[in-house]
Amino acid sequence: MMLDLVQVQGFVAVAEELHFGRAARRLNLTPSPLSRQVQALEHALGTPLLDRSSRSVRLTPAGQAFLGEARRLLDGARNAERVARQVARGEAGPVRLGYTAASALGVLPRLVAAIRSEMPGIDLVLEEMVTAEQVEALAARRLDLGLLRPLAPDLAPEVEGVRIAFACLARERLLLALPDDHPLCRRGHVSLRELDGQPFITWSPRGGTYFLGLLANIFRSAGVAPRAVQRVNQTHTMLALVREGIGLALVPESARALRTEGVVLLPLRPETDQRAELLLGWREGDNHPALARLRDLALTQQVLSDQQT
Amino acid sequence: MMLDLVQVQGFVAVAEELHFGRAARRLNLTPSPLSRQVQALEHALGTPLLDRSSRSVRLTPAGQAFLGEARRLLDGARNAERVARQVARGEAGPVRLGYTAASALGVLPRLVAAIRSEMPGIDLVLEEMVTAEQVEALAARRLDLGLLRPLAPDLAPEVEGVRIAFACLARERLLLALPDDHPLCRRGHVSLRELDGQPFITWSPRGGTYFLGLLANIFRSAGVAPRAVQRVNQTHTMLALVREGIGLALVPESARALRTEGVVLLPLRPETDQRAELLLGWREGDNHPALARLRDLALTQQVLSDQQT
DNA sequence: TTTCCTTACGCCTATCGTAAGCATA
DNA sequence: TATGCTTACGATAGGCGTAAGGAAA
Repeated sequence: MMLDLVQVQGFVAVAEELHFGRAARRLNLTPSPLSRQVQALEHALGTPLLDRSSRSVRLTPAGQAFLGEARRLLDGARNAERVARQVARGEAGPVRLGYTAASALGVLPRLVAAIRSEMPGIDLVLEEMVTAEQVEALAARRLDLGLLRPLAPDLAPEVEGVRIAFACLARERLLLALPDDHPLCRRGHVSLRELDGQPFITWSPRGGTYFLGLLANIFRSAGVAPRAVQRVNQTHTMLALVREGIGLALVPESARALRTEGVVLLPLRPETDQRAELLLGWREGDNHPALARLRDLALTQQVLSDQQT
Repeated sequence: MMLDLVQVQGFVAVAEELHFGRAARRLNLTPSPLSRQVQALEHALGTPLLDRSSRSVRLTPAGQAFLGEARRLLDGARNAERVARQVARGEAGPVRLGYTAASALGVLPRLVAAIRSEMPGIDLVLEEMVTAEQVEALAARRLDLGLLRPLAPDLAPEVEGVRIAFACLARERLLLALPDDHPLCRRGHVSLRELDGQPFITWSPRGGTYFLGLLANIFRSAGVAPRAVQRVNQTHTMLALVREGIGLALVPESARALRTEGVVLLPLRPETDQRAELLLGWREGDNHPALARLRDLALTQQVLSDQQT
């Protein structure tokens, strides 16, 4: 019913040596069981593979054709074994990584580059999702890792009994984005007080829940209340609207990577301790073989990231 | 040491059903040995493939990766089996066919076309050789079939204990080739008598032994003795020299296929019973699976060939 | 007579099914 | 408590090595 690879291996050895004795020695066997192996294989295939007289062994046409298939088969078996071992050791295999649109500006490209160079066997599958989607996808095992923002503190990091663990990868200041011809632009920094009543572009609830909270904290602690004039989903849209003079915005420092012409990013005065955190998330207790190494790699990346910002 | 395909098959069944009971039923087994098969496989690979609690079965990353390899492996095994059977039945496989340069004009193309349409699984390997080389190559198993000329009668069709068998595929008249401005060209035929003393292009010993004998027979029985002015190897060279007026030549009727401008091919008068025979040759007792069918096909071709000449 | 593929025989290991064990929802 | 994966156990089948058989040079 199913080919026996031991028999196939025996046949290949005999076909290569054209001599049962030598082939048997190569396989640490006596000629007797080897002969029976080949016979059993021939019986299973319903056709002779070897033409043997007591003085010579030759391949039949069927044997010649089968030899090629057999070698491929044995190579395939060895390869399958290797693949399983490598994936188990975390040296290879697919890893599904979720990321938020904003993380694509700073951390993601560096992380991907580091993985490609340090763990070349890993086959990264990237999927852009907002934080909530990532948490759900992690729990449902549709993702192995996520680059995401902190959940609201009242949301338990647990979905259907699966706990999600987090580690902080980067803490970014928020910068004020304003058109380069804006009056506040003269000095190199802007006081929070001056933002009161200013038109502001903020985040839409979809995707920007975390930033909405962050902005609210900053404004509340400074006692100012800008006017929200527009809600958007993505940082680059936000900067584009700023450039058009629609309003001001607070964006994470990694937005510098967008290098938007006509928009200036200034630090706030006084400094606030509010930081936009970017987290790495994974299933707690996940036995994904590459996970530990990937996490170490990501944390190394975090240091680099801090040095560069 | 070597993967066991039965275990692999067991794993694939469980991986597809995610349930030992159903998978076992599919394999006509009880869950017990199936569980042991998967365990043995995991032990051989040195890593778990399945994550089983008593209520659910899931693939580990290594199992996920191995599943793909395993499916390929099982497909490969089934394919290897199929290939061996097909070659054994003569439905597929490589066949090495030798042919003489002259046979490429008439029989070979028709034979190749017939094989391609009637036995599409056959992978024809063509090799141009003169008759003696073909006989040697057949004996040495470097060829399976040969399109060749008769050996000299004193040469036994046996090389190193291997007898070569022959069957006649085509018997061709020899035609006189002469330039279209030659005086003998006026009538539609030429008497053998008129060839006495004429300049003649004949065959070089390499390659043309058979034709040399045939020409000698024809001229001797007619009591004429043309002058050999040039010896060549190939029919088309012969016709080219005829066109240049170097001399006359006797060529097999299939040379009409060359349609050489400026050269006329005329029958001899009186008709001689000398024919250029084209033979099919093979090892006597050869068990090549496709041989019998190929021989039948070639003999069918012979009939066609006679009708067309 | 030698070589070497094959068959016969006894031993041992492996795999099956039945039945009991045990964890989880 | 029911489901379902796993382990225990006895029977059988299959594979190994040793030794004898048999065909070809």
